[in-house]
Amino acid sequence: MIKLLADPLRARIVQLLAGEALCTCHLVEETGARQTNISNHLRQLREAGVVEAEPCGRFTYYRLRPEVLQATADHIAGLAERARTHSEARRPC
Amino acid sequence: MIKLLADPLRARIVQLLAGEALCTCHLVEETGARQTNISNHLRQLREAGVVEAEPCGRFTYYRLRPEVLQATADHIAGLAERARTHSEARRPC
DNA sequence: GCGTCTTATCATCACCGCGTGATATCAGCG
DNA sequence: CGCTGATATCACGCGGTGATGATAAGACGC
Repeated sequence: MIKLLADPLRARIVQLLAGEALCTCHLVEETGARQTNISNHLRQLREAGVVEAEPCGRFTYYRLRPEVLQATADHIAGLAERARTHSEARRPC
Repeated sequence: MIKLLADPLRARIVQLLAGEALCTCHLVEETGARQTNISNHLRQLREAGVVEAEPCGRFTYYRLRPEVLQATADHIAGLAERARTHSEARRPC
């Protein structure tokens, strides 16, 4: 999941989808990337369950799944929390 | 920052440092990676401000900076939150 | 059915980043 | 001061991955 967010274009897509559901052509307009490029990234996001596709006529709307994002946010926050509580701990050499 | 966490070895290092402050030799033992490899990753983490180095004799202790982790966790959580509140929004084609 | 528009899939290429080896630096110790 | 051990730096090779082009698959209107 973090690997998916690590790519700039995918991060942009996720950011755009956080605001509203969009179809592929919107994402192509907004990002300026080629359609095939967007489509490839959407597939990865889809297979990872980060977004879900809703076919609508000849368009395909994509919406974000907040749970997956929230889960990774919680994971990272958990690391920060552990670091805070163990800030004094140090293993001797 | 997310790019840093995207690498498996770096993620492992961050995870280990979340529990306690460690020096390079500890990380080498725990991860099984070569020293030069660990050191290269530590540099990236250091330059990004994710960890801070504390020289201690001929050893170098590394500790995690919780703020940076917390900030990225908040950022991702913010995206999830926005997605939740705008789950009904949809831009027409 | 035909043309057009939107989207998806696949193969290919180029490039970036990780791992590694060689080497330098520095601290401690005799 | 020389030696050893811990760490850092640099250059290089190779593999994974993102971008692209060509193409296929549907959906809509005529």
